[in-house]
Amino acid sequence: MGLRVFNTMGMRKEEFVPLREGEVRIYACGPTVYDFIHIGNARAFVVADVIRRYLEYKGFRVIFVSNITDIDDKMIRRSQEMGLSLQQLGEIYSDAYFEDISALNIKKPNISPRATQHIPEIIEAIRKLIEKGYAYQVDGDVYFDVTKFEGYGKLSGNKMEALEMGARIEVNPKKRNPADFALWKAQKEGEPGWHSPWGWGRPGWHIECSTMAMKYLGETIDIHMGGKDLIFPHHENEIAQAEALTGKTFARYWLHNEWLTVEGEKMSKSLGNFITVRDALKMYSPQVLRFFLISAHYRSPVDFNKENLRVAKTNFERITNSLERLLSLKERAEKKGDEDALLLEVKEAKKRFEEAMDDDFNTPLAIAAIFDIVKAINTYADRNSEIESSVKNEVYEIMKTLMEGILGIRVEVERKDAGQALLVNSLVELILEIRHEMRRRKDWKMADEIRERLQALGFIIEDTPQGTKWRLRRE
RNA sequence: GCCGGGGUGGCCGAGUGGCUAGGCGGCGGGCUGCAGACCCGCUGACAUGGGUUCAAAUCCCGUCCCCGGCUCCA
Repeated sequence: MGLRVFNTMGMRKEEFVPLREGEVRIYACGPTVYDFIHIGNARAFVVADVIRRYLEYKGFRVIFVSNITDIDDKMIRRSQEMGLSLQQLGEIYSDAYFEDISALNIKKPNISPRATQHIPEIIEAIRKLIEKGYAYQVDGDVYFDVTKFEGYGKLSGNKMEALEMGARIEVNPKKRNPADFALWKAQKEGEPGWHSPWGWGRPGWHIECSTMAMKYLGETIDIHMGGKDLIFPHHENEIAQAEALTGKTFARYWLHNEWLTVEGEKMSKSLGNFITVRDALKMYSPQVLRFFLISAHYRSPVDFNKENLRVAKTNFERITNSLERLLSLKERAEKKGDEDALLLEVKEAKKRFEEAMDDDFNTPLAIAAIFDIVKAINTYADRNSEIESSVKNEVYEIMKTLMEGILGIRVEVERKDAGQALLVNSLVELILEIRHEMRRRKDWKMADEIRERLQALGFIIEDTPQGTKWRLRRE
């Protein structure tokens, strides 16, 4: 079963073939650690995480590198505002970044290189670019000459002439061409800097990614990804730098995710609709947030609003409800009911899930396959109160693999008999026994009041033909 | 100005030529003392005007509208 991905380079779906068989090397552009990450960042990271998990599921050995940008204009400005050193600022927010992605169940990158820890490599790369004639030095700045790199603009589709006519307000007079970009910036008053052959200064925006990607993943990597805003100029420039240096294809597949909007608008601090992952997690569980983020295809926009999150929550609950029903079925040694039909439907749905993911990671379609499993479980549970043990386990394991292993959405059903919950269990069971007696005597008023009061306390009470069931409401 | 993406039922959201996803909601039915959960059925769509075709949401042309990139941004 072949995997197909949409490659921004060429703008079409292609069969995915890694450079080395059985191994995939991924570089995903990470955060600039000058503030908490927001839900737009979260989308990009979740998308990358799902892709990584799916490739691992398919049996590839994945090496996943995601950088941390800890030196740039924003970092400098923020550190001055907060009265912190660049290093302090970077530590605070990179710690926060790791906490946030962990809260969202995003797997940690294998390597998280920081720009400031690769200054010697960056300087060396720039030195070579000058030596090869792709870059030039002016007053302590170093610029990349885009006219020297054939194919500049091939990723974004921008034409050189168009770029030069762009609505740039001020063209830096030091540049030979308006589209040239900085590899090294000379130190300004009060700014941090490193010693270099061109004097004190700091790296430009794009060189860190090319340098670190090649250091850890080799001259040609398999997948390079990020938000679509990075296509130009960031990734275009990365290509120019890396390929000028090596003469080899920098990345074989370029994957870019669409925007996340808030109430239909782009997120920005000035609009006041800037939502950090931390704030979002105060309102919604990580599971619901993740479910929401992948409920649209990664190349389609997705809107963060109450209704969409409400639906994500409802949908997620529908899935966990069915798993709870499955687990509450009594086990038996033999197949006596619809076990074969259930297993067949589940396996077919699993196949549809994989086909959907194989087609450029079509998560909405994959989720539809999950709902097919949900329906199969519910239908089975409507007709049977017991299930053969191995079928039960297999169905549960499949759901767990698809939901948790691949989509990264935890569905672990809380164990009612765990630890101190034991006492709560006994008490609830006792109350329900008393209520059962009231229902037997048709004292509906009292029985309903007990149910309402328990619900107010966060218990969900359901009367079924098999008796009364209860569980804790999950948030 | 240049380049790109898109307009699908009340809402979200798949689908790139025939087999008309899925979810949420609404309506009806079942199960229920009621509620909930769940099952079954119904509802309902391809922005618009042409064209190609035996057949178009899907291809071609025109029109209208929305969004993005060309500047920091996931």
